[in-house]
Formats: sequence, C-alpha cells, structure tokens
Amino acid sequence: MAESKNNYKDTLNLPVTDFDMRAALLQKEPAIQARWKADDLYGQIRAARAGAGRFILHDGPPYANGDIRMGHALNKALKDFVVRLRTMEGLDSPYIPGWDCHGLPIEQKILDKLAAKAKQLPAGKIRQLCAEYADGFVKVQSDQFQRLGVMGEFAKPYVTMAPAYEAATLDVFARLVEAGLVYKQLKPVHWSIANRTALADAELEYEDRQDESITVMFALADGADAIPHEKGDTLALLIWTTTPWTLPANLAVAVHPRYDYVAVRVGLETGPVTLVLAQSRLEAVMGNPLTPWAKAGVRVQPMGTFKGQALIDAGVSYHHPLFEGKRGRVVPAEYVTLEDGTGLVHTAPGHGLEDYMTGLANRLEVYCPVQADGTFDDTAPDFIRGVDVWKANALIVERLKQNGMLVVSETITHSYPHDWRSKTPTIFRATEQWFVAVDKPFGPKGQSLRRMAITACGKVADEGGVDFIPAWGRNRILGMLETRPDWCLSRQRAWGLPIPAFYNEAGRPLLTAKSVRTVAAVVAQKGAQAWFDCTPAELLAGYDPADDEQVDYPAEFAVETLTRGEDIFDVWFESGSSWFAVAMQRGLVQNIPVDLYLEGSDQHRGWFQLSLLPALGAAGVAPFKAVLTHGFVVDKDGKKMSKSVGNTVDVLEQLNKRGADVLRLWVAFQNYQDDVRCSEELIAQTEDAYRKIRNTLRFAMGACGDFDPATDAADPANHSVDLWMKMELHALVADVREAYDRYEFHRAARMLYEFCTVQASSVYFSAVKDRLYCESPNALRRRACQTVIHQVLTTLIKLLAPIIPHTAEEAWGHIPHREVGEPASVHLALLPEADQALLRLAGDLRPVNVDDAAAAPDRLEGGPAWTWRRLMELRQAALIKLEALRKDVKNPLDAEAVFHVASDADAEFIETYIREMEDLLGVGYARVERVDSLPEGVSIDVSVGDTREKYQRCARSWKRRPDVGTHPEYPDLSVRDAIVMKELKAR
RNA sequence: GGGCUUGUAGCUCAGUUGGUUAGAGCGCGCCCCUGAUAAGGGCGAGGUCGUAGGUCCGACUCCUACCAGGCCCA
Repeated sequence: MAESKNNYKDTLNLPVTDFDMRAALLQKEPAIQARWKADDLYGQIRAARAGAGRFILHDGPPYANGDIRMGHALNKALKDFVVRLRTMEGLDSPYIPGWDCHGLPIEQKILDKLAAKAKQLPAGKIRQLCAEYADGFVKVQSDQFQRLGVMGEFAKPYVTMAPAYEAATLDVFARLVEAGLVYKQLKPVHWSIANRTALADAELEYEDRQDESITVMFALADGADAIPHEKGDTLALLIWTTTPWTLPANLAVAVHPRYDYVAVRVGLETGPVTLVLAQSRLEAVMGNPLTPWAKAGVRVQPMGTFKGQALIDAGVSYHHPLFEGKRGRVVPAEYVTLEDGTGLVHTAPGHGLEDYMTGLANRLEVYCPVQADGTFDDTAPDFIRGVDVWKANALIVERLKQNGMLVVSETITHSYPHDWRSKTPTIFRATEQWFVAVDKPFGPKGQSLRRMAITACGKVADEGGVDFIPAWGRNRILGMLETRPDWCLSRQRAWGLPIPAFYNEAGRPLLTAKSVRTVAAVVAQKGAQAWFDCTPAELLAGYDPADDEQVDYPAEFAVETLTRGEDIFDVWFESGSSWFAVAMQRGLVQNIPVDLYLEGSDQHRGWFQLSLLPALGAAGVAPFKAVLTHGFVVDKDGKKMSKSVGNTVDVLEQLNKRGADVLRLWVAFQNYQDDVRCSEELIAQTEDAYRKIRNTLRFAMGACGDFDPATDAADPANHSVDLWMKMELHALVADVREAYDRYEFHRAARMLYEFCTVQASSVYFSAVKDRLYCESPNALRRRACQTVIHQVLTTLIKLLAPIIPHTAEEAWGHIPHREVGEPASVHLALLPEADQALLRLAGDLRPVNVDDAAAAPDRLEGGPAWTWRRLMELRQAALIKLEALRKDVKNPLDAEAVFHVASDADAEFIETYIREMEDLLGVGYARVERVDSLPEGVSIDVSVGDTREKYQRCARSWKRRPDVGTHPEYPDLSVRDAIVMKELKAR
C-alpha cells in the first residue's frame, strides 16, 4: 500500500528550497557578518538614507574593562533593535558605539599588575599602560558586540581617552566655568597619611584595629530650658567617639529629631550633673561599670524625656571641650542610630562624609585642622599642634580627663579602613575639591542647574522636556535631582583627564573659561598626556591673564610662576559630555537633544543625570528627547547574578553555543522594563522558538519555489482562506509596527512568533497544502495562495530583521523571486506597511442580519471578521469531534465533516465556505446536510464520520471523496486530480 | 533605613475605565501524520492572580500592612 500511495508523488508540486532547515548559526553568522563588512552594508545604508529624517540613538559608553556580560548583551541588543528598526522605517539612524576608558578600575588593574614596581615608574608610564589596557578591551568588546550582530560605526567608535574627545570634554567644562558654576571647596575624603594621597573606596581594606572608645561630656552653653533639670546643676550632652583626634574639629552634635531623649541626674565629685542622651541608650551607657558614678556607687536619677527636636527648637549649644570660648550647636540628622554610642553624635564636617553632609545642611564650616602628613596645624589647640593624629589621641583623652569631661575611656577592637597599599590606617580628611554648583542661579534665565533639570524632567518631550520609558523613570530621576548635592568633579588619581587648574605661588587657583580653552587646544593636539609633559607656559601658550576678564589680579598669575594642579575629572564628567563630544562634534545632530538614550535603570543616577547637568549648564537644554531604561539581568529565581554565588550565565559561551540570533531573540522576548531572568535553560527554550520561526520561513520559501510575483501573482478569491490570511497578516503588520514604535519588542516578537505558530503554520499552511501540492502548477487557486504566502514570507522577514538580522538576511537571499525593486539586503529595505483596506476588512464585524437574510437571501453577507470568527469556531468544534473519532479513524483524510443546517441562510453561508472548511480541517471531504431542526441556540452543527467504507481514496491527494473513481481515465483519482493529471500529461 | 520598582499556570507574556466559568504560545502528557521529516498537525492537563486584611453588590484590577526580589542611595 505504501507503494501505491506514492505512485503520483512525482506529479505533485512539493516544496522546493535551499534555505536550510538547520540554522547552523555558528557558521553562518560570522560569514554573514563578514559579507556585511566587505560590502560595507552600514555605509550603504547611510548612503541610502542620506537626506532622510534623522533618528539618533546616542550610545552610552560601557567601561573598557573585561569581556562583555549578559547585561551588555541585553543593552546592545536593544539598542540594535532600535537602530535597525528606525533605519527600516526609512530614517537615517547612524550609530556610533563608544567606550569609557579612564578611571580607577583600570588604574588599579595596572597597579596590581605592576605591584612593587609601580612606585619606580613615572606617572606617564602608568598612564600609558592604562591606555594600552583600555585600548585592548575596546577592541575585545568591539568584536564581541559585532559578533552579537550590532550594527554601527565600529570602524570609528568613540573613546573618552581620545584627544578630540578629551578636548571636547574640556570645552564643556569651560562653558560651565564660564557660567560660574565651578568652584573649589573642602570635602572630606579617605586619606592615606603614609602616601599623602586621597583614596577611593575600592582602595580601602578593612582590618581590625584597637582604638580608644571614649564617652565625653559637652557642657551646655544655651538652651537649658529644653532639658528637665534642677536649678544650679551643671548640664551636659553626652557623646561617644572612637576617634578622639577628630574632637578638635567638632562643630556640632547631631540628634535624631524623632527619637526620645532623656535627662538624667548624677552626683559627681565636682557636683551634681544632668546629662542628656538617647532614652534607649540609657541603660547601656549609664550602666557601664567604668563610669565615675558606677565606681562611686552614685544613683542615677531620671529627670524626664523629650524628643530630639526639642533640643533643636531650643537652639541648644555647648562649650567645645578642647577650645576655650568656642561653642558648638545641636543639629538634626536622620542617620543617628541607637545601636551604639549615646544617640548624640559628635559631628566634625572635616572628618566624615555624613558629618560633612550634615554640615552642608546646617551651614557649618568644613573645618579640618589635620594636614596632609597627618599632623595638626596651627589652628588646633596648643597641646597637639604638630602632633600626628595617632599620638594626639592619647593627649586628647588625657586633656579631657583633666577637664573632668571624660566619662568613660576603654579600648575597643573594631573594623577600620586601611590603605591597601601601605597597610596603614586611613583617616577622613577634608581636602580642596572642585565642584559644580547645582543650586547657583546662572545664565540668562537665572535658574539653577537643579531647577532646570527638574523642569526638563517634569515635562514631556513635546513641551521641551524629556519622555521616559517606562514612565516611572521620570519620578525616579526627579527624586534624585531634588536631593542631589553639588557635584564633586575632582579625583586624586593618575588615570584620567586632568582638571586644567593652575596654582600660583600663594596656592590660589587659575581656572577660567579662557585658560581651560587654551589648555583644551593643546589637549586636542597632543592628548591629555600633554598636561604632564608640557610646562604650564607651554600649556598656556598664547594665554595672558591680563586679557582674561575672569582673572581679578592678573599680576599674581604670571604664567611662568604657575604650577599644575594634580586633580583629574570624575569619569562621569567625561561620559556626561558625550552629547557634545560625540553627538554634536561627530555631526549626528546640529544641536541637542538627540532622540534617545537607552541604558540600564542604574543610569538614572549615572549617565542620564550626569549628562543632563553638563548639557543644561553648557548648552541650556537637555541632551535627550527620550530616556529608555531596562532592568537588570538576574538569575532564574530573580536574584542578582554574582560570580561567588555561581548563578551567572556567560554571554560569550551562549553566543558561541547558540548563536547571536538566538540570544537576540531571547532578549526580544523579555519585557525589559522589569528585571530580566536569565539562565542556561531559559535561553535554551528560545532555541525552540527560533526553530519554529525558521521552519515557518522555510515552508513559505518552499511553497514559493516556482513562484515569481512579477509573472505569477493572482488575487485570492473573496471567500478563500487566503483572504483571511491576508487580513491576519496586515493586522500583524499594524500591531508589530505599533509595538516597535513604542519599543515594546517583547510584544512585537511574541506576536511574530505566535503568528508563525498559529495563523501561519497551524491554520493556513496546513489548510493550503492540498492546493499547493495537488493543483496544477498554474492553477489560479494555487497561484493566489502562493501570492499570499510570498507576501507572508517577505513581510515576516522584514518584520523580523531588526531582531534576528542574520537569519533575516539569509532568508532574504533565499527568496526565489523577490518583488521588483526590493534591495539586495533586507536591511536596506523598508518595513511593510499595513494595507488600510485590509485592516478595515479585518475589523468588519458586521453580522448577518437573520431577518434580512430570510427576506433577501441573495444579499446574505456578514463582515469578514464576523464570518471568519464563525468559521474558526466551527473549525474548532469539528477538530474536537475529529479527535474523538481518532479512536477509529487515525487519519482525517479518511473522515468527512458534515455541516448540518436548518435554514437557507445558514446553508448558503456554509456552502460558500465548504471547500475552505475541508482544507481547514484537513479532512478528505466536507459537505452540507439539511435537517429539519437543530438544538436550541445552534445554527450550524458539525459532525464527523468515518468514510473508509463509504468513499474510495484518491491515490494522488489521499483524500476519500465521493467522486473518486468517476473519471474514466483515472479511476484511482478524484475528479480534480484526474483533470490535473490530464493537464500535466498534455504538456 | 529611604526613593523608585516588580511579584498572574513549569517558562515567557496578555488581561481595556473594578463586572459572567482569568487568556495565549511554549514546555509537559496523550495521539496522529510520514508529500515541511533532526519537520508538521490534533486534543488534554496545568493558576486560591506573592500573603493577610479592608473598601465595594462585585477586586487580578482600588486601599493598607506584610513577605520575597531588583536598581539607586544612606
């Protein structure tokens, strides 16, 4: 029987294609990428779009350090979707990838490698090694991004360490200086006494260390009314510290406004004292057996409680314990904790970051009597002048004891930061730093940067503001803008762009718009290294302070007398200037804003904000029209990925195992607005989806093997499933393009995938196989179907191209005959447009009016959407019955579907579509049967039946139908097949 | 601890202004086909919508608290 079944195989039009079923992406993608490169596809696209509307996605620079990670892939894939998509919309969308090259991580890597040798090498040599290191990873990452299929100007990327970029950064800086936004101020930093240098957090090692932990009384000066006490008593605030050497710099005592504080009375040798401390610390502090009252066995008498706010409201101040005649005051601070200490926090703005912030909030001076070598300067009390802080500790404790202000002193062991190179303990020390003022009004409108930034982020793009995708990004950045402090621009490191400040002999800085621009011109030529290689006179060649209106006393700043500053820029200032250094200087836009910035949601605080501020300060406008953020790549349980936990997924491994298009498709499927879960298995699942898409394309390709739209195209019949397919296809085009336009890639990808699975494969392709295979090659019914499939194929490839560019390109090249005028590369093509007439048809839900139908059955016509929904429901009902029949009849071609109708209208309706129903069900035969009545609520009832005894099987189409055997020349065929055979024979 | 944010079937996503039995595809199970074949098709089983309260005639949807995550701060 198997033999007889295949007698007519050679007479069928089976699919023909050389588009491989197996993807072999690992071989094909690199080849396709090589061809793109050889053909300069990017250049071709740019040329083709010259003069078209621009769309600029400006790339945020990843750090040039190490191989790319999954997060990079997510980010770059999304960017590439956007660029390719806008390009296929007909826009000119150049993309210049960039890298962030300066900064501590690279410097540290180099210093680690050099180890002890680092000290002997000149700074210039270290900078050179850093540059080489960064350059190496720019190349590595560039290759990796290109392997992912990212399209852009990789031949000429931007790097923040390039001379032109550095000069442009200085240009932006000069404009901020010009606007009067740059100033110098003290700020505490981690300081290594041994190396006389500032340290970054990453350069600290925490080690246990023994220190004196002391509890000290600060005698009250003012505000006694706020504290319950007995008249005549001495009053004092109780504070605690493990760094007695910071006490000379004490300017305030911080309390938590909402915590409860208590006044307690104790009798001391010197007389009764009422002490203030946090209520919940009472037991721990007062109960300490080392206190004088504990030692003397004196009772502690509570006097009453009050909120911290009461101390602030009363303007409580105290006598400084080490400075005669100096007073400090009580200030509020939310960070006060009750875990240790007294709940009243000794505050020295020159010696702690929190203290410093508190100081800023309360207008305290940043006082720091400790010099770079760790000794106290002349502003410190006599007994510690010139003494280093560690020795001063003991002296200060001793002095407090003599004053009678020391309550407890005990040695404790605690974790303390050490300089990881010298292994010596570090201190917090206020040093001069450069800042950008966020609250200073400037420019023609007299607004502050903060005001301008909040205004820009508070409006939508149409009103001159910024769009945020997702929308909550707006709130997030606004919250940050409202509370951010002035921007500290300076770092004390080697690997970076120098802040071009000069100092005169008196130590006063020269930093003006003109001086910065003069240096920038040198940097543009020789790079930032010029700062180190050239003398101040060379750097300032042509600059005369006398001609500079920003210099008040030119005589004091004679160029020959100047020395160079040693600070470098915060790397964020460099990347935050890219809107100018790249977008404008490389001619992407005449003026900012660009269309889109697209980064992870951490960049609300990072690159977005730190691009916004320089742009507002230097250009007066935001650098972007829209900001799109994506979440982070997390593991399959939604937990953060970390090497130590071992839940990371290596992107390069995946790339080399499954290919770029699979990884890109995986990205496309994710709703990036939330965190993106990732694991080996989750990516593996995408391979199934990829295969399904690929096979859908392949079948369509095979079906068009002998089809050329230029000569063979035919319109589908009005009542054919072809028309349904066209409506579905154009609805897909409209939906996908809308999703694309909103950057909802996961919706687009999902719709495309489901279309491949359901509408195309499961419904349409299954249904039309009979006519494709069995009809005569040129039969209208077949050509019309091929016309639709060809459209489906072309449309799918184009819509898929931004997401899986390699597969799309491969498929594009395998379309037997493309439409006339289509370009050689799919990436030069335009996205398909939805046919509005078809969309209207697809939305036509006009139901049949049963009454009208009875009156005028010839006008019976429902809207296509209504009709096809009804037909698909019938299909579903029939399929369920077929499934039940499968117990006896395995093959649907051995079954028939019978549609029972009771009215003329229903009869006519189903007769019209009976041939389509036969195909949609895959049965051998379908027919209509009149019945007298049907169950309540049923207008068309479907049943299925076994036809193995009833009809003969057609040896060609394998369908069992009543007409098999009726044709005299081909008794083993159905009439349709017999006629086709005659026709084929006649050829 | 604070700001922003997420939590619907094993997975990835839908779920319109609160309104019948919460949908899809994949995966899974069973079955079919062997003329898309390292393919294709059919049917089916899966969800107390993070938890607990509350508002309401009615809550996946609104409110509160809590739990578990994420980013950024402290």
